[in-house]
Amino acid sequence: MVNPASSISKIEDIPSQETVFDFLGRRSTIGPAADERWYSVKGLLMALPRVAQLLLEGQPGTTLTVAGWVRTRRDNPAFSFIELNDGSCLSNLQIVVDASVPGYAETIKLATTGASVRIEGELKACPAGAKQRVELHAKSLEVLGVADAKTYPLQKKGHSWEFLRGIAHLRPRTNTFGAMARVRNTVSYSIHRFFQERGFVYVHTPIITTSDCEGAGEMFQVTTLDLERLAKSTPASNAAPLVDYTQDFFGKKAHLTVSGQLEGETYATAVGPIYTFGPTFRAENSNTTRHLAEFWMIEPEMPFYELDDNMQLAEEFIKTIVRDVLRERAEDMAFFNDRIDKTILATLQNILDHDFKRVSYTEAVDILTTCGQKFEYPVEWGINLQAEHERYLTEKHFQQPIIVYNYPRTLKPFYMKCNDDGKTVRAMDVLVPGVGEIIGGSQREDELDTLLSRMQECHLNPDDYWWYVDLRRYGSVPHAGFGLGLERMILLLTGMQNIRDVIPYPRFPGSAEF
RNA sequence: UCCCUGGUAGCUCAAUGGUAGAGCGAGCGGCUGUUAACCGCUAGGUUCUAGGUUCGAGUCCUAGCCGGGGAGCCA
Repeated sequence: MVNPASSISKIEDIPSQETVFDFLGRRSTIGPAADERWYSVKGLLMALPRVAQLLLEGQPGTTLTVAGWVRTRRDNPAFSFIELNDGSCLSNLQIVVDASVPGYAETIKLATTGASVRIEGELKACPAGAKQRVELHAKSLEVLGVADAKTYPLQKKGHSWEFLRGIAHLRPRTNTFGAMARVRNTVSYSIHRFFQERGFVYVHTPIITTSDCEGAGEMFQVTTLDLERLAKSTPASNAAPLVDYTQDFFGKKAHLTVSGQLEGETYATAVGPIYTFGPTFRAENSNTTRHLAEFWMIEPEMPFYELDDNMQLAEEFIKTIVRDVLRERAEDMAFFNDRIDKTILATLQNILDHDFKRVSYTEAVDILTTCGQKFEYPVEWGINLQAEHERYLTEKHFQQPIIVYNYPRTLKPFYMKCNDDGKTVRAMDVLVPGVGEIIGGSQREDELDTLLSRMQECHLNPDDYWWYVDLRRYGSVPHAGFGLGLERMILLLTGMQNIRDVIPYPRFPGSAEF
């Protein structure tokens, strides 16, 4: 059952001006007139059509070859239905394999759930009453890789999230995780597009840092020192430190970054608005549905922006992502609305339809203390808003995303701009129903003396931040920025409950499997 | 880290201290348009681990391991 179409394996074999299908299953034409992006990914283009594209605009009468994985198979005496999924979209392509197909008796038995197959056939319109528009009538069926039904863990039934987390290498083959991967991809592209269209420069801030305390949580240490040997050794004298970091790889103690903000500011005050988009690491012992030890964060930083500008950009940013995902991943979003959270589409539309309510911390405290609602933790000016408080504000009182700003300075890091009242700083948190804090940001302190006294207040040594302080010494300007947790954005978009299920391979305390 | 809760068939779950079960999945058979297909039959268990109480423990007690939910930290 050799398939002639499979001989197209190298990009050179695809004639110029040929119609091909990109990774989203969209049709495109490559050739001399095509734009650069196409050339740069030419080698990755699939010579086979994708299911997404066939379901959308495949024409009956076309003979073609598809390949993918069997989701399920339904047998009749004279033929079988194969549900073929290639990951290009949620839906499967229904394959009709008649018993007259060469080798049917032996081959069809191997086409079990999870097996990979390649099929050549003719696209035909479905009989009236069928769910789908077209289906493929096989002329040949080739099983590329079997999946022993006795041991293949995925069944055609619902699995618990815990179980799927244990088979994180196979869960992308489920509807939910396939949809999650596509939404994640669309969000990532939307984020780059949002900033690129506004002239932001994408800056790659370091992953490894020797700033001892960036003020955003516990850090993972990075070292090439032989810890096992050190554990066995005894100090030469009481005075000598057991660990000599001058002998370590960087000559001093190093960590994985918890934020690219400080380095981001240096480029923002040179090349204009910038953004970072990369992995971030927090060694907090957090066991929640909203925290990961390794997550992806987007941090824009804008010169000449004050707090109001910052809030406006954050709102536009979130709305743009929501709009793009609703438009570009309609089928996946309908799935999330149907199977994961029945209110998710209405929630997202609600986000698009309203301006984010801007509430100062002081106003928020007033609302919470006069609303009559009983809270486990009492509210008073100067305390951190608890999750229950934030939830009340965004889910009950306003029932839409809100931005809380001007927090007490005792609650916030040293780099946030002090207000003239002497009590508050120009911080802002964007809170959304269901997820809570999704963005945290601020206008930055741009006055040298104020920054130095704030560092003192926070027990930080300005010498450790000499290069950061220099920005206020040389050509200082007002500037602002914020951080968006990518995974929290995906939670908001999909209605998924656990942050461990919106990242391919979650890392959290006690778990870095795969 | 704290509080709550759970661990039984491949998966999802039942089982008053008294013979460990169902649905789905799997295997086999049937069915000429199915679509979480349907119908019939069959197989499938160290009840997380180690102790203890008891005539008898999946069930009660102690400890441990692992998971889930909530809180804190934050994005």
